[in-house]
Amino acid sequence: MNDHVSIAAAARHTGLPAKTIRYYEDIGLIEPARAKNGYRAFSRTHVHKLRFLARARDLGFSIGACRNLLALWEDDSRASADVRAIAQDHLSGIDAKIADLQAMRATLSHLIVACAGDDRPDCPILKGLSGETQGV
Amino acid sequence: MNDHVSIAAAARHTGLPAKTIRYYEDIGLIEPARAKNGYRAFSRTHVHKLRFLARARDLGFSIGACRNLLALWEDDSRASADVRAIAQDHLSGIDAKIADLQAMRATLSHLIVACAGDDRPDCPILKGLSGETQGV
DNA sequence: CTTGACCTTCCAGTGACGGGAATCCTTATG
DNA sequence: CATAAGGATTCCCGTCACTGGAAGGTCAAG
Repeated sequence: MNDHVSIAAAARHTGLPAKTIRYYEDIGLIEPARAKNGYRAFSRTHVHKLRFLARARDLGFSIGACRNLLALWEDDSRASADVRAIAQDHLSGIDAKIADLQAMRATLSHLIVACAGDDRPDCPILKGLSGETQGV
Repeated sequence: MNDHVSIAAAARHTGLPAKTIRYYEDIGLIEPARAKNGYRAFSRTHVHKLRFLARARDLGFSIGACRNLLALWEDDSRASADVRAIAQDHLSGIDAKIADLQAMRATLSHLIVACAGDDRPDCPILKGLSGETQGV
C-alpha cells in the first residue's frame, strides 16, 4: 500500500499532465486504486502502464490503438504479429499524412516563390487560390 | 436575382458539402442572400469565394488563416507581403508537422523491422514502448 | 485557526465539420 | 385536391484527445 503514489507523482514519473491521467481513467485505460480519502493511488504497475501510454501517444498511436497495444502488452500469450500489424497500420497512416503534407508543401512553396512579397497588390498566391493556373 | 443558385448548386460548383457551406456562413466567412422562401441564394461572387476557401483549406490553411486570406483577396489595396507572410507562416507549420511525422516514422519503422511478427510473444515493439532501450 | 498545496468532480470549449431529427417549400402525379 | 418525393431549413449531439476552470474536500505546517 505504501508504494502507491499520488496523481502528481504519477504525472512527474510519466511526463503526462494529471488531467490526462484522469482522462485515461475516465475512458477505461487504467484503473488506479483509491485511498481512504478518495485520492487516486497509483501502483508501480500503473505508472509503468502510463509510461507505456505516453510513449505510444508520442509515436502518434490513437487512443484506440493504445488500448489494443496495452491489451497485448498485458497478454503474455500474445503473438508479436498482432502487435506488428497495429504498428504497420499506423505507419501506413503516417506515410499517408506525410505524403499529403508534402503535396501541400510543394504547391504552397511554388506560390510563395512566385510572390514578390512587397507593397503591391499583385499576388500569385491569391491568384493560385482563386483558381487561375500559373504559367510554368 | 436570377443568377443566384441554391446551396446544392453551390456545393456542386465548389466541391464543398452543403453542410460545410452552411458552417462557413455560421462562422461568418460568407453571407449569402436569402430568397423569399428562406433558402440561401448564392451569387457568382459567393461561389467564387467558396471555391477560394475550398482551395485554401485543401492547402491546409486554418479557418482563421482563410478568413485573413479572404479579406486580403477582397482588398484591392492589399500588399502582397501580407499574403506572403500568412503563406510563409503556414509553410513553417507544415514543415514542423512533416518533421514530427518523420521522427515518428523513423522510430516506428525501426521497431517494426526488429519485430519478427510471428506467433511468439517476444516483441521489440512492445519492449520499445515500455521503455527498454534497444541495442543498436 | 488559517493558509496553501494538494486532491476531487463536473461542465464547457477546442477545430472543422458530420449525422440525423423535425419541419417547411416546391413540384409532379394520381 | 391529396400526396409523395426531393430539396431546403434549423437545431442539437458527436467526433478526438484533451485543456481550462469553478466549486469544494483533505491535509500538514505555522
